[in-house]
Amino acid sequence: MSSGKLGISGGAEESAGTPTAKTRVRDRIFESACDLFYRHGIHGVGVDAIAAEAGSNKMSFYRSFASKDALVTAYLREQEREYWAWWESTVAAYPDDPRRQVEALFEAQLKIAMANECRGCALGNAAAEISDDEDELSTLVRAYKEQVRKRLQGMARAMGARDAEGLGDALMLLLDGGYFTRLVFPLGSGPISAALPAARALIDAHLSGGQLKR
Amino acid sequence: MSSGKLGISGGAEESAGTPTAKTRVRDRIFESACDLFYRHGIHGVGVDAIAAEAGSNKMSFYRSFASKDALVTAYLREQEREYWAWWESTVAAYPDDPRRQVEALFEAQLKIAMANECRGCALGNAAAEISDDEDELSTLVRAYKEQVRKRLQGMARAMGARDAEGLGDALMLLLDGGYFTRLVFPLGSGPISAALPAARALIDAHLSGGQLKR
DNA sequence: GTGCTAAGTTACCGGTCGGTAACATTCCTG
DNA sequence: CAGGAATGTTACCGACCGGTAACTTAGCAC
Repeated sequence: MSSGKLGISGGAEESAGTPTAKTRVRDRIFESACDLFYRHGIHGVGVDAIAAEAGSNKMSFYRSFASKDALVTAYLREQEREYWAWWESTVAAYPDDPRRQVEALFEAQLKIAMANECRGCALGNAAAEISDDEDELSTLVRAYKEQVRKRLQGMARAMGARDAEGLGDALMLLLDGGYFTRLVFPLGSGPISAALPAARALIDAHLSGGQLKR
Repeated sequence: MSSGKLGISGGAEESAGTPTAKTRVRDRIFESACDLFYRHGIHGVGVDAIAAEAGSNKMSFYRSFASKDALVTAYLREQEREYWAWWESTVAAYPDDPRRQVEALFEAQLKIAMANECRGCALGNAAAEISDDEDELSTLVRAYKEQVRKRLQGMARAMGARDAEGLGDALMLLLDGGYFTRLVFPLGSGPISAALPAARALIDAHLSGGQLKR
């Protein structure tokens, strides 16, 4: 597994001196896998289909991945990585302005949801199709969602909200509600476009002088 | 739960002349199927496992259902039926008070989410694991979600909200966000408990005299 | 009892699943 | 050029999938 040669060794090897004309098989397979998993669900795609989509075959697949399970784990990790990269880059536009950061997140989410291929949150969808006894996967997804929650609550706290935990949770519900509904409503027709104004209203309610309802 | 035979019974059709002491095999199988589908996902359960769980076998299964697909469709329809029954009974407690109705829905959702076996919204989870090309299923789920949306918007309109469509959509995001997150956060630990206060705050914002942010 | 029907049992079908062995090919490197 | 690693190809394995045939058993109706 894992080829062992990437990393330190020669320095500047990899694509530098040796461009390795066509992308490495492992990468092609992994890319196809991510695409197919996202579109058809994890249980709905077999390794044969993945290898074929990558223009390769099953044997080459098993030279790069120990098992389908290992691939699925790598897929989820990659999705998480990309998600946080997106999050960071979105939030980076407004340093020290947590409120604008949150708004930017919802704006960015809506923009992504406007793409045809969007099928909501990859990690969340995975959670919907794996049973609780698949420990490794569900642990991974849970850690990710807990991180989302923590960050949202942290931003709510940073903007000085009363009941920051509650506001963070509410924002998370809006966010995940957007992902969830996007699965079903085509393109821009769903309720996801209500997320940003709702988030604004909730933030207002938690910042204004008035007493919060209980 | 469900038990199948509560309710009408007086209709006399169905079991009319032949009470058939023990529950019909079909019902036992169907019940097992609903349970397993909900817990492990549709793609994660085979007909053999379903029949076995019902204390029966595959052959008896195929005497009652034309195919697994037919069973899945029946499962989704049943989930939808039960959902609306739950919705109606929840809402019926506060006729002509749409605001209380909405609040009651969120209260009831939270109560259900407190059950250990809760795995969120069956229809929504199904949407997460079926690919878009499975027409019949996704059409069914879409119709259901559109109905939820329409009702929520209708209630928002009935309570005299400015931008009733927007409020209805926001409420739907909170609702579905609750279902989605419940998949991942065990028991009462998730953000779903923020749904009701958030719904209240949003309703307030849409009813009060102030101008809505855009 | 005779029937009829619902249900259980066993065996089987073709297909696909995840996974492996053995061998052939390509291609980069020295 | 030689050698070796990366990749492609074919065939295969046991297990399970959805689905069917044929036969047996049990229970109710008359």
